[in-house]
Amino acid sequence: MGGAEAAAVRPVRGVDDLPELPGATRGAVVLRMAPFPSGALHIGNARMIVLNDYYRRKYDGKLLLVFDDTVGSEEKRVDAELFDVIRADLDRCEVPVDAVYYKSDRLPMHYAWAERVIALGATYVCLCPAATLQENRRAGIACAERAQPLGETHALWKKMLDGGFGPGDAVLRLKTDLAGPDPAFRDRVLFRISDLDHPRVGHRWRVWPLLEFSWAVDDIELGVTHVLRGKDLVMEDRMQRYLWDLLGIRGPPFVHWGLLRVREAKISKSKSYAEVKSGLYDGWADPRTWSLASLMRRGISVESVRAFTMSFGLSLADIEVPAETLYAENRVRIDPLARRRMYLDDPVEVVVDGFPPELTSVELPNHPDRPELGMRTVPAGGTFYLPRADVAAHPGETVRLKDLANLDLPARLPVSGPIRATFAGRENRRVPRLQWAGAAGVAQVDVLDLDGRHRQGLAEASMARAAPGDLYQFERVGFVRVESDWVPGTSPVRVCYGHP
RNA sequence: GCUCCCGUAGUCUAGUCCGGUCAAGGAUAUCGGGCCUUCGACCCGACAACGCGGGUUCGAAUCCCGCCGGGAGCACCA
Repeated sequence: MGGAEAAAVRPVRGVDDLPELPGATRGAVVLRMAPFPSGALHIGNARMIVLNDYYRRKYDGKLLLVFDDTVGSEEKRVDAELFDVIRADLDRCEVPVDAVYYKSDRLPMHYAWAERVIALGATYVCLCPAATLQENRRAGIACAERAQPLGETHALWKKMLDGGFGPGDAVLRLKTDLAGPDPAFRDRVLFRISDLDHPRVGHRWRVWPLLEFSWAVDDIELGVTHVLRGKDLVMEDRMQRYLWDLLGIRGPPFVHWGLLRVREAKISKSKSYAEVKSGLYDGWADPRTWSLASLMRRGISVESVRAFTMSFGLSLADIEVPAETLYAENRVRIDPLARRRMYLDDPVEVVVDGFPPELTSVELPNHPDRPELGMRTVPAGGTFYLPRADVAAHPGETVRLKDLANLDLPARLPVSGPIRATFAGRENRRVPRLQWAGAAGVAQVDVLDLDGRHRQGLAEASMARAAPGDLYQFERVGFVRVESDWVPGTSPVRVCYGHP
């Protein structure tokens, strides 16, 4: 290496070097992740996980998992089953958490803080119907209750807590500037009433805080030093700061990232939820969910997802990236590990006239570049299965069974029965190369595809000796991973398609 | 409509805070070539970008103003 010249090369920031967090000190950083338990973690959540984990490690800090399980809404329900699913997802991603909290346990704390804010005269209990409230907010009009005396606010708040109001009848609102330029920020609702059954705490609470108020409380109470969240939550930052200013508290700084979408992954949490629950999807690891679990199932490693995510840094731009970018990231990691196998999607039987009888099998390397991965025996013989499309594409031509022998294909394919071809030597010729499986030894394979469908195909015999979790490259098809729950020795061998 | 954010090649991204070393770096895609009995991997090469218009300056991707384009928010969801 030319050392002197190397120094002149502009330093390129690697994926292991993201900007420092403001005011961060090693050993004194506390971060938190706050998933809403309504679905498994998916590729869209990767940034939250990877970035929080990255900074936690960078500063040797703590990472808290705080389930944002306030009661939600009719459209957005909490599902208790997802608490464990999400924790398993984090384990799978090798992201340990230092503590786990549930918002739904922390209501007394939220109420106590509410009293503090009420006492400041900064709030009022609004009795407007939701629609009226929104119209007034848009128009910048104060409703009658805004001027209510402090004593009345206290009384009405107590009435909310004591069950004197039905859902939707009263909310606690924060007084901001009604003439403020941003309509979204005007007199936000802090607490509302809901009778929805909560899977953890049932009907124990009926007055629930909204996200921004609960976090204004919890980020302080939990000692969070930096809030890392998507930029869809910037208005919530402002709310938290507003509340903290009101109470004379200096809260943690906020750091954001833009929305990340994978082009091929049209993620709909509600659709996934419905399909998983109905059984139409094969659980939360169904490839159609694009969940992190489903990516692992496909043989896409945690490291690949991490590198993929890190490459976007803390960019605030909303981006849409083709899945190919993730695949490319994974390919370089998976390629050295994946043993090569021949696989045929739509096999057709071909009998070869003049095939050398002594050529009953051939020894092939498991990996073209890594001899240390050993060899496998592929049964040959005079009868083969070949890809139908390839045979049809080369009528009357000479083709080569890869690594084995050349064949002359017939000009016309028979309507039924086996196709007859003629042996044409073993020398390596520059002719189309086909995958093949000797009829004397094949393994049935079931491939789970990205669209959730199963394809049945044939592979060379050695596939029968696969083990769960093994990675293979089906040559010219793509990388696959043997399903974790496949029982060795049973047929078909079940694999999940990964990517090209 | 209002508020905030963003705008570097097909797609991402570095650089923008502290203007010159950026006639703009990397990744991915695409196209060539090499290697190899894969359409995979690897190696070599090519293509290709600072949204537009003003201003400040000796000098602007970087600072200022205007415009245009894109996204998000304007929920008693998170």
